[in-house]
Amino acid sequence: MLKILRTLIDFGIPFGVNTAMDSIDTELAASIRRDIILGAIKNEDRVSEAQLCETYKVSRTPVRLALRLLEREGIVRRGEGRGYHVQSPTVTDVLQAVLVRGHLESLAARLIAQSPDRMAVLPNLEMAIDEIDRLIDAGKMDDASLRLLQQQNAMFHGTILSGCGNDFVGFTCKQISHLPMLEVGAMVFDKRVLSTPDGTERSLFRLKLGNSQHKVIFEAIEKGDGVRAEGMMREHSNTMVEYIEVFEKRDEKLTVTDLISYSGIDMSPIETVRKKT
Amino acid sequence: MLKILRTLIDFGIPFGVNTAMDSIDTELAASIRRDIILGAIKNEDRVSEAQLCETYKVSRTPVRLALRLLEREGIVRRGEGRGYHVQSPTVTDVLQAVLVRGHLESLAARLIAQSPDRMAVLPNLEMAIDEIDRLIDAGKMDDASLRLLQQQNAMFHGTILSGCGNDFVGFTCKQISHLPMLEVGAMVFDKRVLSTPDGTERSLFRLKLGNSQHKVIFEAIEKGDGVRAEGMMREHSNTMVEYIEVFEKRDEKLTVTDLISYSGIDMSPIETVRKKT
DNA sequence: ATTCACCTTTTGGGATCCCAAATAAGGCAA
DNA sequence: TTGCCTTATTTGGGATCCCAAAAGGTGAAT
Repeated sequence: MLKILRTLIDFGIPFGVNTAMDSIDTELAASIRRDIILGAIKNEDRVSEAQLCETYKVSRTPVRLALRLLEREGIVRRGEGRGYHVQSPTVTDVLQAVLVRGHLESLAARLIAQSPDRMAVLPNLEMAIDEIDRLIDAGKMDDASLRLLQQQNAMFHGTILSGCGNDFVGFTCKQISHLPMLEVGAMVFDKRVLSTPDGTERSLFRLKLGNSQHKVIFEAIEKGDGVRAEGMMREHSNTMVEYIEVFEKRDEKLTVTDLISYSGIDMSPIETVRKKT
Repeated sequence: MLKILRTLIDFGIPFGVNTAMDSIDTELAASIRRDIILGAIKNEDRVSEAQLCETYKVSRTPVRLALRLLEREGIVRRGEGRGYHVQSPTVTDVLQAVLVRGHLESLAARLIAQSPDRMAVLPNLEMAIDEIDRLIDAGKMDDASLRLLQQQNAMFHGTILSGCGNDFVGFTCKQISHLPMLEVGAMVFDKRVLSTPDGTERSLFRLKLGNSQHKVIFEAIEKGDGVRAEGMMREHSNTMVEYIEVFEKRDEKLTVTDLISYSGIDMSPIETVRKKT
């Protein structure tokens, strides 16, 4: 079981752009999820199958499948009697999920450091680290650079998760990544900060710090030091939690939508749900 | 999101006996899962919707829903082209999952020890510890006692998971508990060992050791010592991994079915799938 | 004999229909 | 006017139907 999942885990692929041509229900679920997260469908709203059929122009079968999926993800609740209720994710949820993901990643780091065939993943890790260094040195923080950074970061973290020898770690991580900033290796940046030269400088410093942690993790894995790898990864993961908490402190009204926009991921125009003929 | 999950997490309820009267598809999924785990449907078998309709006497709608669920659980794979393939869980899978679950529980232990309102859970924990002590003192290891032990153990572990303040930890644990021995707080005993007086003695010792670990965890939580709580819980969780590994070493041909029978859970006669009228 | 093309069969996905349960609405009695 | 019971309507779950794509099989041509 789950052996295939290792290859299935599509690290580095931006959210929403899964051109994997799933069946309608999966795309539909993505659309509904997006509308819930972005607030088009408000919290505690009652959604009915028929209603969703109408708005998304599909039959009830895929709607049911999509609802079941979303129910498992926890963003839709099947009440006592009839009807589904929307449970919009909160910033607290994101923080909790990030914490759990980080904890799982630290496990993966320990496992891979203790693994006899850990040498196989080192080249990938080194490549990601070097690439990130290169991007930092370039000093640009435009969208394209950010995307590349996200990609290399995802590569680093994904390599550890998929190479740690315990497929359940990656599998479990995948289970809680239905929000963009919960994707493995996702990073969060405040766009407003990035718009100033000083902010760019500070963000670059953050990245430098992060990559130096990557290097420590790399070393620990290379030397087989599981404890150090785990500890460093824990610290590394905690960075994102703290960064979001800083946001929260500064802006009481911080929403999940804000966090998504900070994560630099474009959730807008999927619109892949095909019309009913 | 997920706030309700805290109450939903039905710790202590034996596997398979979820009289929760879910809709057919859920029961159907349980039946198929059982048949896969117990080997009635063999590994790598190709299963088709129509075929399942026939054998379980239901329509294709619930079959599809069930298959989607099982696919998410990883025990059924949707191949490249048509058809679903069965991916029977292996003993290695179980070991990996137990490891992940233990890691998550250790996180929960740390969090609850650091939580300001940790005092609220202490009575529950103490009650479970005392009850387990009482059962050990009774010295019986029959099915009824075992069931009570499992129940109290599940209570202990479930309380920590649901009270740690991070709902995602329990949620994530729940995601990987589709096997009986992966249920929170599940324990594994070799029935053959239990049949001898000496074996019973050894099993009781194991329980004593486990409960003394519970006590340490309790203390650590009480004193707010997150590090100790986490470490002890990690050690505690590791016990089960090691026990299974001992099985594996002794019996090369150890199957998941063996482990299930060791977990003392009756998976046989659900048969709740209603006939098509 | 092998290979490729075409045809048949199987099968999964979507749409529609039906039913039972649940909720809402309306009316009757106190 | 208020509370309860009955009725109407909504709605989710299951069954069935339809379709397109994929797998398999057969035959002809090389």
